[in-house]
Amino acid sequence: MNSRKLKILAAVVDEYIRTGEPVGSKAISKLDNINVSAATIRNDMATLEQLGYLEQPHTSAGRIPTFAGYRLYIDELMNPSALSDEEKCRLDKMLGGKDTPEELLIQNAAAALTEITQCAAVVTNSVPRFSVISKVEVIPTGKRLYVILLITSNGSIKNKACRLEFDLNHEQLEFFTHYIEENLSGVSVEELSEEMFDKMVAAVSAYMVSLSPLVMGLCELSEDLRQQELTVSGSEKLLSCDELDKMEVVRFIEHKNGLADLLEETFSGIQVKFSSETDSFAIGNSSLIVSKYRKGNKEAGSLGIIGPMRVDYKKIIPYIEYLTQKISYLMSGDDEDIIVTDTTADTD
Amino acid sequence: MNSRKLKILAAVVDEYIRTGEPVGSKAISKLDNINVSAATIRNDMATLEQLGYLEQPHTSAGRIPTFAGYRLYIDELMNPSALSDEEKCRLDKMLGGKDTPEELLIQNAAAALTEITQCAAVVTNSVPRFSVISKVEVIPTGKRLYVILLITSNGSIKNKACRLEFDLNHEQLEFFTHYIEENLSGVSVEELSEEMFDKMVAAVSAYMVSLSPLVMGLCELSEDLRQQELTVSGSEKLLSCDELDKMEVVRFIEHKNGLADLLEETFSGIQVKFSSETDSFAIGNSSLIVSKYRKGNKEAGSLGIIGPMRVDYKKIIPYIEYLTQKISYLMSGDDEDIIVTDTTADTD
DNA sequence: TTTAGCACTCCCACTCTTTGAGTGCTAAGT
DNA sequence: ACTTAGCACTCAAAGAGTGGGAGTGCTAAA
Repeated sequence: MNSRKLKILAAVVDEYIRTGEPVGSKAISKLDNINVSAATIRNDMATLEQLGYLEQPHTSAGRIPTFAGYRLYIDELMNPSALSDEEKCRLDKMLGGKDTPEELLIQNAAAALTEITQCAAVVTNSVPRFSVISKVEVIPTGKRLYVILLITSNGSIKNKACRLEFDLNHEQLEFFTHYIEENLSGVSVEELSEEMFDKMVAAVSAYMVSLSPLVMGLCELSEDLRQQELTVSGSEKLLSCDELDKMEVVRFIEHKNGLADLLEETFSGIQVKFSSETDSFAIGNSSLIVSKYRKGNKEAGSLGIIGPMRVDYKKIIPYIEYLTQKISYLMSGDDEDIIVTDTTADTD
Repeated sequence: MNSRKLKILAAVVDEYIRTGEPVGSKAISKLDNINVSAATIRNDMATLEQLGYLEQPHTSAGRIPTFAGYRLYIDELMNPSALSDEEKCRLDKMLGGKDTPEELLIQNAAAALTEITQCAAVVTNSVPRFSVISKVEVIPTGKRLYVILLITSNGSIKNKACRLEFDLNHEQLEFFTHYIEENLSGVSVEELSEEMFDKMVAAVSAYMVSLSPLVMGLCELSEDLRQQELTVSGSEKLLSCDELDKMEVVRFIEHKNGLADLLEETFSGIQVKFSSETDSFAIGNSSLIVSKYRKGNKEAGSLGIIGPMRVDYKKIIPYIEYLTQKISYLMSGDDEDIIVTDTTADTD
């Protein structure tokens, strides 16, 4: 596996990404940085095919990269094109400045990515592992009707309405609020568990049975807190890619199956995953490129794109890297408590 | 325009809906309830074409209905097939009983519709015109950070975090809460307007300038309240319809442009709208069938499907009618205040 | 007014052919 | 030992011709 073969592999992938057509030996031989004849390239390509990096759609066609070929290309061969100052400037403009609300910042980044890459943008906020419950309130709002309010240190606010069997008097409400504050204040979101709430139900019931719906409500709210949010925007772009199955794309748009987990388990730094390498998300021949952004020194979420296997990695990866860095920078402001997530109210 | 011609039109539409192919004179003549020869039918069909109810894809093909043809069929000609007891029973099972939470009821109905019709189900809740603000709370939750809670008589709960320039002391908070309660309590959602909040900002600023973000926050929340919610589920089904443009379908799935307004402006009773008759929703050759459901004596929302023009109206319409009636029945329970909508918390 | 008969139209599916890009192999050149 | 030119071969895609069939409109008779 000499360096010329690698160079040829890189060239094939580049050309295939550029044109979308199987690339032949002749096309490669015409490239500036390749100085051997088509026949030589044919021999090398045959070797690369044997090694599993290239394949032929049919006998008399050019070669296209296999998954392994893409993988090698991305990990070793391509050299990403650095962003020009104009490009950076353009991104900065699309993104917004220090005074842009965080949520909008993320939205803008997603919009920028869809526009530039013509792929679907993916955005998540990480599960806020390290945030803790900072406030719990129970507010009477009607006969036998109470609203629970749960606020965390990272600024999530969740609410939920609960109907009780009886109305609570002042003392009872006081008791409950105190009890809950004492047991939940400062508890990290990650620690919250159903068992914990079961215990609380037991304890509270000893005082007054009909309080338990409130605890159940809290339990449900805490589940919401642990839920990750995932937004895919611009997914209509994926429909224009004829290498993707339209059916699969739409099913994905509706359900986003498994993607959240997949994003959660990525490491820091830029990541490229192929649909073939994971069964978490189900668009065949698609590729996920993401990077995490941080808020202060904590992971706050991921940003990236989903596109066909044949996306311009060389160009897109620097964009995503730049955006996540910039976002991390803009978010590492002075405030320690900022609101991002949203809440649901629900009856039962 | 004699009754035989109408009968033939109805037969053509029925056949076309059944087969999806242009239907010829011979096919019609073979039907049980038609007792004239193919030649006669040909003559009638020619007339129906001149009148604009039928058209030919090309010279030597059968006929397919035009928009006007469908319209006439739906409004006058078809006779919907009544639901059998088994079908009703099946729907009841899918829907749930009195004890099913309202939100789930609606979800189940949508799921049932997608399954039965193989089309996308559409669900909205109507703008709650007649509900009034029942409670406003301002809760301090951190340094200079306040959560506003807005609750309406129909049970919506919205919250939002606001950051102020200065912390409020007890007296100031008291003042603000009182002022707001006095001005908003009992005001109907429909009456809330930006001008109203502008006036309040002015009034409040006279007392203390830095309170205005709270009023702005309330203003934004009130906008949320007036927002209608719209859910389209099972839209992947639309991708299997080859009479619909896949591109348009996906763009619709992402944006649902205009559909909310369209649904809001429909009357009670079952409604069928063609995409050609409105520019509110942009899937060509599609058809929207909806009916409103009620809660008590107020319109509470709409339920229906979006499918290709060529859907089995005769079969589907009774389903939708039955479902909305049943939902209305199940929802007209004893409670006068029930929670349905959801809320967002946001920083700025 | 209805019907049978007939010539006509035009899509569709099928086959056959051509074209051209690309390959692998071989033999000669460096 | 590696590289290159030449050549025969393969195969998909695009085009050209063909026949069949479904359906029509028209006419003339019942």
